[in-house]
Amino acid sequence: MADLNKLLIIEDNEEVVEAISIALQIRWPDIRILSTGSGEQGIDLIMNKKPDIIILDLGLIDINGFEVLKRVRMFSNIPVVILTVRGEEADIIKGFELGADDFITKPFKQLELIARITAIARRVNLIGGEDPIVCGNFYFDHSMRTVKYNGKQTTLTHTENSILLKLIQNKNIVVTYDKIAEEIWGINYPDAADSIKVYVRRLREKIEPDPSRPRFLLNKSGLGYLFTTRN
Amino acid sequence: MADLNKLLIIEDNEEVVEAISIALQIRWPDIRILSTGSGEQGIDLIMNKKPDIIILDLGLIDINGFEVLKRVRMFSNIPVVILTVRGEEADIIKGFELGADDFITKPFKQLELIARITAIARRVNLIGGEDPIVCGNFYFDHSMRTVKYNGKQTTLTHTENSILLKLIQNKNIVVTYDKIAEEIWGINYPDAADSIKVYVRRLREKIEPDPSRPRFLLNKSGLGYLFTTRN
DNA sequence: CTTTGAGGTTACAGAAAGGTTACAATTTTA
DNA sequence: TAAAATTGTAACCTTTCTGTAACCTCAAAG
Repeated sequence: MADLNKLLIIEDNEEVVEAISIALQIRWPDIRILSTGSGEQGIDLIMNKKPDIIILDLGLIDINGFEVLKRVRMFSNIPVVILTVRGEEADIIKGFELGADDFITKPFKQLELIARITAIARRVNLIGGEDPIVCGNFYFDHSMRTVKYNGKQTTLTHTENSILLKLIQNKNIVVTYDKIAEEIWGINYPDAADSIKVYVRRLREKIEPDPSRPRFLLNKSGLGYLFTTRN
Repeated sequence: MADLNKLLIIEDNEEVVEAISIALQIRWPDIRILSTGSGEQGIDLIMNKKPDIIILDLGLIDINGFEVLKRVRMFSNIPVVILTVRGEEADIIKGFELGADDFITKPFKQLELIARITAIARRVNLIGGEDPIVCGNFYFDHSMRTVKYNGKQTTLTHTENSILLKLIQNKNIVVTYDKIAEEIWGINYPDAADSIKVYVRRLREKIEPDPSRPRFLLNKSGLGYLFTTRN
């Protein structure tokens, strides 16, 4: 994915949601913000809407925020930023142990919030602006979602783009279905391989001279795919 | 995907360096810690020693910490955690903008430090994943299901992989048919030896220079197989 | 010497995994 | 809000993997 698109706020205080939304829209005017005050509903939204980043308040009405995080981490690696009034060491440690990516203490500073979200988005490759990758005769500009091969330029869809980025970043190494699934959905999708093979076909049609006799996007049975230019 | 091995602390206060080192060694007993009080020397160390993670104090003697970060980011994406006495918003924002990965405010809590470093290491895949096994001229990556011998890399099937893993783990020792069967099927398969010999043949074709005159995968009649590089 | 048994070797059928295409549902764009 | 693009599933085909069986080779036992 080339940019931060969708963000989920799990927080029951409307004012806080409002404040966060406004802060984020300063930096990402096109961002879509989902929000809910319920942990259960939050988990549903994560599964169905696949946000890029989650902001999670610890004090929810229905379930404890830690519980939400724990359950989310059973199926997903989407970055989670915890929002808390108490800045207590024990909480912070517990949060990190459960797989949180960062902590923000209320009351938070708008600019700090943006800075921390930006840092996470950068880590997870959600932010573009990087140099195009040159690999053999391929010019792959992942922030532009384009590949050029032998003068022929193609535009990729979001999903194709993230798969190809992951594969090119791991040139000559097999990337497992799990890793690819994580890249596409941020979560461990059921029957991921079934969908992935379709996307790989689509990619092959865009970048392979003969899609049915692939030279660059190769499969390793039972494992995953690799990108190579060694032929 | 190894483990957190090498960490660089750029900080001029010896006591702080000491405190951090001790905290880290609790969690990673084998960690190697480099440290320097000079920003210039820090940059040198980063270039030459390639640490996995960098902890950077903002108040250095020679150059400003931000300046160090800026220069590091011109050639490297190694995670940088900033250490600062002032928890001022402006600093935090500037730090993240320059590409910092996290902030820790002095005086810091040991456990929080560990938790934050762990979180970063997890993101960067420094944690988890197994190392490839090096054995003679063989590089066997069990999670990748590949063996490299004299530069030639082969992919193994699931079954071949589990057999070879078992044999290499018991290098120079005969592994009985029973043990191998248990590795493949989890149970004591009927007529296991009949199938195993076929798999061994397939393995030999993949890793032996002359599969019919095996040097590495040897049989002990009536017992089982062994893997050896002593020849 | 023959016999016997264990391992080596090859071929093959069924199972599992990947390739290919079409399509309905959803999301994005205009 | 209608049109276009994208997504994910399902169905079907092709390739790869698995385990068995048949046959071969060699060495130790009778």
